[in-house]
Amino acid sequence: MIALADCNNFYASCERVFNPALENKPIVVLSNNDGCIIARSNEAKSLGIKMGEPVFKARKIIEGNNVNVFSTNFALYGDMSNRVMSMLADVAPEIEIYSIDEAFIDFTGINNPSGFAGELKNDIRKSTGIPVSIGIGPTKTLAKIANHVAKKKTDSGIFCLDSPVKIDQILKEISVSDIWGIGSRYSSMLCGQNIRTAHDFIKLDEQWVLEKMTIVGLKTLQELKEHKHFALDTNPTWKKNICTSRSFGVKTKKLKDLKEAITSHSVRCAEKLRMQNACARYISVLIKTDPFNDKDRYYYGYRSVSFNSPTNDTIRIVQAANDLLKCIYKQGLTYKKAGVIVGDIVPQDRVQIDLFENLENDSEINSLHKAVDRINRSMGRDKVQILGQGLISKWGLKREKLSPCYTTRWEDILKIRC
DNA sequence: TCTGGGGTCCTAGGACCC
DNA sequence: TCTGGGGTCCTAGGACCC
Repeated sequence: MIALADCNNFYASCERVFNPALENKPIVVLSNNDGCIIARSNEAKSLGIKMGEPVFKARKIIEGNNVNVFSTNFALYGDMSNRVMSMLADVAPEIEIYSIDEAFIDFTGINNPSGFAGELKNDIRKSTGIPVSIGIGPTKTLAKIANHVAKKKTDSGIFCLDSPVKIDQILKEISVSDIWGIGSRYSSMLCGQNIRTAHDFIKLDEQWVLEKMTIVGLKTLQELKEHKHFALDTNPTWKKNICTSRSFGVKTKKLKDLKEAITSHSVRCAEKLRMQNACARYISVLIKTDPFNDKDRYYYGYRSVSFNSPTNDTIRIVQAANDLLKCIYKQGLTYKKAGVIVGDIVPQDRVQIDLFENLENDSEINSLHKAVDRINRSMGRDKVQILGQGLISKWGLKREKLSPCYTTRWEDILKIRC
């Protein structure tokens, strides 16, 4: 069985831990520039304040009910998250930290999952002050649904989908839009076909689902039928893209303001790359006008470029970003948002190997693959990469794109210590 | 000049998640 | 007047290679 532990109203709960006078009082937490509501306590939810709602629309409710309003404090939330996650990691053999406030936990071999989860929940509440709900099911997707039920329909905050009868019954009560992996587009498409509950969804023809919703939709359907597709990812690899973007507090027409924003976002991206000891192979820059302002024609400028060689160098990244900005900036428009994305990230010290130079027969190639797998598993990341034929055939042209640790001698990788 | 299958890389766009 | 930020995965088409 797999459990999903999810902190209740996480940001709001964090604020409450450090200010007990807020107990039973409505709380909301706001996004950057205090624009949107991104977290609500139960009391705020029952006042009718919606998730993601802009503050000005909820102004009346907030003022009329003395709702406590906070700007985000990510240093605090990150710290509280670490405390909760380390308690989970202490009691379980394997956990996957899925987001700042959620973790999947391997419950294999636990005799009384509900009882165990109940104790865990109480311990976390006692030690950290954070309330959590725990849902348990045979797959990740069902654990997500169990968690949803635990939050909405139980007082204990624990729910376990431990029999086919129970699963069948619950799926009839869950609407398609509450299934993990089915968002607004797919759920309105499904409702158009009169598919309204999770139970309706699993009755669908699998080929039809594959065609309409890609392989991801099909996997979701099968997970609801207890076929495991999504394994616990206990050893998450590095980020594949890193993005830094912000809306402007005050909108701007000036290239100078955009330059400043893009420069500081690029500096931040380079820092994040160095923090994970990695380099990026391409960079993108985006700027946007205000989509809600119909006086301006909506404009979304986006342009990418590949680096000659992977880099995490601040100066190169800032320069590339500013060059891209020049290509997409249009005079006369009023901009609301700017961002920088660095992507196709490779480890700084990755060893890349071309095996076609030296290895001829299949058994040698097989044993090389096995050795590489072993090294990567023990490092917990892709330390060694065997390159595809496409890159190699042009290696003379693309030499700069390869890692500094590129080799054609497969014996080299055997020197790497695990 | 026309022909073919199988493969990788690159990019953009669309869906989803918290 | 005022509408977040940071990610993942999949698909599809074109360029290019053998």
